[in-house]
Amino acid sequence: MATTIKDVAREAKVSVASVSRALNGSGGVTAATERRVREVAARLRYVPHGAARSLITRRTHTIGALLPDLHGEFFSELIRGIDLEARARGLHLLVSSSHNGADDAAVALRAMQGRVDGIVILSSPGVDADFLRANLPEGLPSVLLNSDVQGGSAAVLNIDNVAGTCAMVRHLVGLGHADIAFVSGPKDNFDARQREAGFRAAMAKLAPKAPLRIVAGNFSESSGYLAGRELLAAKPRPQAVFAANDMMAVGCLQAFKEAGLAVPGDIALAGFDDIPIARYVTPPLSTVRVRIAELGKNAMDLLADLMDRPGVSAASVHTLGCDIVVRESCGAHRNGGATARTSKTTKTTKTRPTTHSSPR
Amino acid sequence: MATTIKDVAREAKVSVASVSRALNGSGGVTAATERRVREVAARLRYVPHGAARSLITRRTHTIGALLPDLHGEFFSELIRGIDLEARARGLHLLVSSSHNGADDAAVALRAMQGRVDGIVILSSPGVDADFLRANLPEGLPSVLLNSDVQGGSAAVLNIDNVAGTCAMVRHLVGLGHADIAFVSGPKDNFDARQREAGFRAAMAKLAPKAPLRIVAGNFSESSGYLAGRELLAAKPRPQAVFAANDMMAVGCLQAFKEAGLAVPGDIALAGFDDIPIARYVTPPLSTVRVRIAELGKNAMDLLADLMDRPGVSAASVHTLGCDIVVRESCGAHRNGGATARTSKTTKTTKTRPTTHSSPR
DNA sequence: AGCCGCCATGAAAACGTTTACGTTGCACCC
DNA sequence: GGGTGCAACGTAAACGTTTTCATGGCGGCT
Repeated sequence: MATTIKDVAREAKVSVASVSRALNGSGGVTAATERRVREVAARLRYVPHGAARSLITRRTHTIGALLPDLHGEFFSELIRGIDLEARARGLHLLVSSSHNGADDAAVALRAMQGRVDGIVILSSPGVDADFLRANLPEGLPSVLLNSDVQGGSAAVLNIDNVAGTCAMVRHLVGLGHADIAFVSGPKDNFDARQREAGFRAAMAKLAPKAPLRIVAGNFSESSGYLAGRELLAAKPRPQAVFAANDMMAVGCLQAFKEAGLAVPGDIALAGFDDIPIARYVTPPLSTVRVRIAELGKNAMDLLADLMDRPGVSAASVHTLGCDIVVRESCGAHRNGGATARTSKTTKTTKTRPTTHSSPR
Repeated sequence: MATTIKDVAREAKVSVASVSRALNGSGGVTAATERRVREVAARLRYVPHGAARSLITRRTHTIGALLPDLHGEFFSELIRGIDLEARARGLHLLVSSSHNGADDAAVALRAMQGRVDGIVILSSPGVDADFLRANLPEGLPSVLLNSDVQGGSAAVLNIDNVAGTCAMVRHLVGLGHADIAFVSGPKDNFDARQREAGFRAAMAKLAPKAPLRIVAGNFSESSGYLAGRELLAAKPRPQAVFAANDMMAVGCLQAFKEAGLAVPGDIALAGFDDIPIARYVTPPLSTVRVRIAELGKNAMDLLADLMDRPGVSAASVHTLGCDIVVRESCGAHRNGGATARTSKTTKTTKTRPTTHSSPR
């Protein structure tokens, strides 16, 4: 039986109202009694019952995070970014990861009803505009991550996949690799679609004469390996391969090594994400870095804004820019002698963070 | 203004009590009214207010996870394991990561008071027996992860660092590398201490004549690099280096490569954790795998047990066994031709999961 | 036919807070 | 000296549920 506000009131010889006022610093209580109440509360180890408080306050001081069942760096970094910022604002974080499929997400969403003041949703296959219209409670402030739903009442925050892809293509073309093959990701993934679109656009602009080569992958290492083999068999071998994520690039690398090709000597290679593995493969992988923790922080900031002014349907679209980090796999370090041993010397180029906000 | 149980009651022409009974399936309501209530509830999109419910029920259906500010694989896998199992039991997960230092953890712990039915605490420097005695609420079911506090009212779940270390030492000795140097982790880390202790014990038993070489590290890659350099300068070079975690092993590898040494030809190498990077460095790193998601699942199971029977101070200590996974860096694959290209062929050996439970 | 007991239902209490409102005491001013 | 205003404090309502208890109806048994 935990100690309640009544116990404190009795012990401090005041009413419960005064205890509440003293502890919440809402004023209307003399300094002496406030001190007495605080002391008694500390002695009794009183901590207010969260449920009771949020029942009357209509505030839970908790935000929810709805994530698909993904493991690895992205997940942890995102949570970390959100949690760090949430904690700075005195908010708690209720996570619901590890659901796959729309039905699963729907029950998770319903269950969060009334337990959170706002919600961050990382979109996944099945979680689209229709899903949200059907399942997202009306007044609940929400931020959509990596989503292409436009209208709605939620703010949307996306990685600038297009700019990132474009920057990498520009870099590769600048190195003389105009004939770039792209390994795409799963069609039902938002980032994958954007990256492919970005690649098409970049090639059209920067290397219009090069053939457009796109081979299908699904973000897995093995699909990258297969794609690598397929590309090796292509008649004129591409000068460079740009994979839509790092794991597929690693798969490609394996295929190239098996075929006895030197990277980047015979063929250049680049990925997307900058997962930790990228810097440890040989040669270290050039890639596009997305600052995931920052993505989480920004999402939390956006959500806090929405929570501050209720009722205002501040639907907006924001974008987080990404850097390209140049290691050895793309051939930029080829000149100047030894290829190895300089894995620490990377050059990063930032795409301008197009935080283009379009409230409607 | 969300719809409440009263709205449903009015619309279905029954009392709120009947609505509650119908929706909770507590019986005592005719099939016809139950159907009518359910239908109205669905139409009105009624979802019970969590705070109100847990105010009366004394159940939040939420468990808390208190974690230090660690990023990367361990964090995400642990959360994933916990969440997966929690979700299977209809529980929510309130995480509070990103605190460093005991004070920070204390406020996080207080804040969880009354918001959770149980709590999983991953111990970190500062979070020790005294801390828990002072800050852990009396009746709250709790599971301590990687902790050496013994008494208390909490269940303790540990990785079997000793068995894992021992298994790796046995493997190395079996390959003929009796002269093993150990790179230790930070002194204030529980796993690090256990692994070092395990190494000492294993060497005393399996290679009593070999010199005991231990060089200090702090789990970081750079500290591993430094340790590697130090070991290279040692008069008789050790036959093998066993790092207390994979990141340090990677640092060692870098040092060895720089010095022109072949791994495992000139010196064998092993790590601990089996982080994803381990399989992608060259040569792939032999290591001790800890199944982190399973650790999280087991913690959740333990916690659920504690929550089921309240009052029973079922303090106990459990251990999760770990596998050793043999790749190329330790030299087991040296025979049989090419060193490369077989990075997929690994052999894993399981230490018996010593789930030794000692209720007191 | 009358009574007993069960079952569906409703009324109301309870959970632990916050807060609107009322009450008191006191200083101040006319 | 009495009215006025303000500050401190207490009382009670309210939040949305669950659950206990009472009540009525009805079927079955004697």
